[in-house]
Amino acid sequence: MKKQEKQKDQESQETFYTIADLAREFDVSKRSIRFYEEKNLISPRRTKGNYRLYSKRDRRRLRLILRGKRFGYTLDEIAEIIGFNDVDFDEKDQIRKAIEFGAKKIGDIRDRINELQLLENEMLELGQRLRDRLLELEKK
Amino acid sequence: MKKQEKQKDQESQETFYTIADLAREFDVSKRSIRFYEEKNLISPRRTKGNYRLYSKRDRRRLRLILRGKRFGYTLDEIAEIIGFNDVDFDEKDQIRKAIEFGAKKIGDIRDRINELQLLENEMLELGQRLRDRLLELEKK
DNA sequence: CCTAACCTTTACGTTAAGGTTAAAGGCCCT
DNA sequence: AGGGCCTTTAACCTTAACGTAAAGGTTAGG
Repeated sequence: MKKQEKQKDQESQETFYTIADLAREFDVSKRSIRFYEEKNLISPRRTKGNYRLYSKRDRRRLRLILRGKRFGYTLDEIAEIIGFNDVDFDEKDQIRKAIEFGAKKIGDIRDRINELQLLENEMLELGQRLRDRLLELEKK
Repeated sequence: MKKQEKQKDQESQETFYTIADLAREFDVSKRSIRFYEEKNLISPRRTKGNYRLYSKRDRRRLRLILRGKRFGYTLDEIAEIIGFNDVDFDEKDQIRKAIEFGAKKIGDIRDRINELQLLENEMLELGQRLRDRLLELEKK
């Protein structure tokens, strides 16, 4: 068999990944992925030999973690967001709290987007000033 | 005299802030502000008694630092961005580099905005599913 | 002038998020 | 069955970004 990047489980037809697969795909260290597991952000199943085996769902979750990181969320905050994702679909109260939490987070995200746009404008203006100045210097 | 939040310098008519003013306004610790100074991200002048005195420019800079932080930039990266701001206006080569750097950063910012919008959509969808589910549970 | 409430520096402590290394064992190829 | 490369856990190390405490100087109000 070829050096597999994905692995099909015969019975279930599910696709699985090794830790190295994901590390490569998302350009993150294996240590980091294991660390996220220590923090209960992700919980892959194991093979007979105790190797970690990641499902598509696990993979999506890892992507979410890394995305969160890029916005400066701490792992604890990311854990909260994941909790929002994992709410029990039969618990009305949990669902209500999750909705509330989600609304708050969305507000948060919008604030960040706004701020980023402000920053973008600032940098665009500065860039313009620099270009003007450069032209002037070169004219002489 | 009242407990001043701002202070006008008689001669220059400039507005100054104490470290506590800024800490309060931006909801950050005084220690953090001093730490940014250690890292040369900000350089307030001093009073006779060696107290830090922040100008409007210093204040804007602090705001920029904190904004950067919220996007997950490290202080080192923020220092780079600030360098872009502080370029010598008479050095053509520096200006060119600053323009290039700025363009790169702007691309960076746009990527982040896109990703944030993706995340927002994901959360909106999930929120919708949760609301639907809640209605269903309550109908019964 | 006193005092409370600021501020200063110095130094050491802490926390988050991993990196690194070691020892032991699993997996695949021939 | 052996060799080479993978994986596992455990333990300790590192760095960034502060927190906290000590020891003392400064300033505004009474």
